[in-house]
Amino acid sequence: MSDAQAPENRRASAKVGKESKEGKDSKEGDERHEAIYRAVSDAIVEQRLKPGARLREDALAEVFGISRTGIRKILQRLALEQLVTLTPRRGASVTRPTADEAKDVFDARQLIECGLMPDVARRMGEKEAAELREMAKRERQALRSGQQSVAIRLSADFHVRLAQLSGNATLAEFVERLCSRSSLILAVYGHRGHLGCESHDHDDLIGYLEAGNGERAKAFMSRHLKAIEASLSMVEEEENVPDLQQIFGG
Amino acid sequence: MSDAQAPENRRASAKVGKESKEGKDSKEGDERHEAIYRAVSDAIVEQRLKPGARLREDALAEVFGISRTGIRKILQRLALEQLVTLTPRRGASVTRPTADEAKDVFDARQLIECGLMPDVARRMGEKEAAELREMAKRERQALRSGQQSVAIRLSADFHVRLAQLSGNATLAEFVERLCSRSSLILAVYGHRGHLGCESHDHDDLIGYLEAGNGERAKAFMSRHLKAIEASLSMVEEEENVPDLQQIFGG
DNA sequence: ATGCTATTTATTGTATACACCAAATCCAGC
DNA sequence: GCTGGATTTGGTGTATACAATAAATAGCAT
Repeated sequence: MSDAQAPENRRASAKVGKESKEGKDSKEGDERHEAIYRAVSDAIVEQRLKPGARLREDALAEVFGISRTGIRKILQRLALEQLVTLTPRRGASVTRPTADEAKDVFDARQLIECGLMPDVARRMGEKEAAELREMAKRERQALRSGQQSVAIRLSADFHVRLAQLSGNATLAEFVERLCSRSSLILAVYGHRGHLGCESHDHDDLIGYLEAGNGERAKAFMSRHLKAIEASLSMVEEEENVPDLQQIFGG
Repeated sequence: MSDAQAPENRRASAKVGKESKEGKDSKEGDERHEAIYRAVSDAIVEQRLKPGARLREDALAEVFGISRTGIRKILQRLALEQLVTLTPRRGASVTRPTADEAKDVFDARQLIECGLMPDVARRMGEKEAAELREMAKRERQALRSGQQSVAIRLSADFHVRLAQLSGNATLAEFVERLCSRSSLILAVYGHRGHLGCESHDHDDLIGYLEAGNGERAKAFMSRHLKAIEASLSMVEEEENVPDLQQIFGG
């Protein structure tokens, strides 16, 4: 069964709905959707749902105890964020990023995240630094305890929080999307046991930012991202059907 | 009448559907959705649908001859792009950008579009330059013939095409979203008769790019965007109800 | 036996019906 | 006449039923 049903459903009470006609629907329904969205999104980012995995509407609907209507909404959102691919009459599946897409994503991060560093440095305070250090710490812990997928997500969270501190909500949202996709890319192309982000890096970065040294932070972020990208092994494991040509085509 | 109903509706045949039961549904349905999406999106960008305008699902469903289901899908997509605002039990309305959002958007454009210029300059060829000049020309024509809303959209198209020429699809998509929102911002905060983008600017920019002078183009784009932003009158015409506090509160 | 076609099946696409909530309206009471 | 609450109404949220299509399978002919 590989990795089905969410191992750590802190939220997402799982299959209520059906016969819970008495007490309304517990949550306001809207929050429930958000929770489900997050559950699926996290599962993808943490590679519990692997690239290429089919996401059947019925199945999801049953697991989460809502009807297909709500599931479709969530799948569409995920599709717009390019975490899932929606093929016309074939349904949804977890996106398998191509090498080109990976390059685009990291180039974009290079441009945006680095460009944001001066702003972040300017708005960095005690509280923010403390929060970031806490995040970096949790990330390190996850890594040490062998929970690589969780660490990947925490690392993404760190980068997103950083972007949010720039004060530009729009760019922060872009970074959020880029980080999600990066997690997917790491999950596919990353070497096992070698997480892209060394959490030590993150601590160093906080230092520069706390010192208000935006330029230094920018340069560091640039190297940091380059290091992540360089750690990837960009071999497109084409499991389609081109083997014959390659093997016999001679 | 300003400029109502699409002056050049190349696509979006408008209200077929209903009695077209004979030949299947003409288009593959998927393309139809895309067409409707574009029709609404364009209408918003061209200010035929003004900020604050309510978008009732029934009404849209009837106009386009599909059911609410399809409309909802489209509205959600527009909401994710922040062109429409979806309030929980109140339905959809065209987003009224705040001053803060406007600042974020233009800061983001400053960072991304300027950062893209060197890449664009590097990949600029004869054909691309010719295409861009053609676009600039059409924009100028629209402006001269008084079709300001159309000109706004064409201007956005120009910036988007430029970003696409960078070769980074992800960043190009971001620019697309930023340009849509910019059009909305211009529609709200722009002075009538003074379009943000002087089309002459665009021609100059093409020149620098064609000469392969990325840095020059970058600096020019920066000034260009600053000029647009500066041309806005950022008065939030608050038509809410806070007058009482302000007037008597002292 | 193999290749082609027809049927079946599994799954998505779409519409519609119903439930539910919020606002507008109307009526009663002060 | 104005305020407060109950009722009506308009519109969204959700589920379910049905239609359509592509893949899988079985059957038939060569």
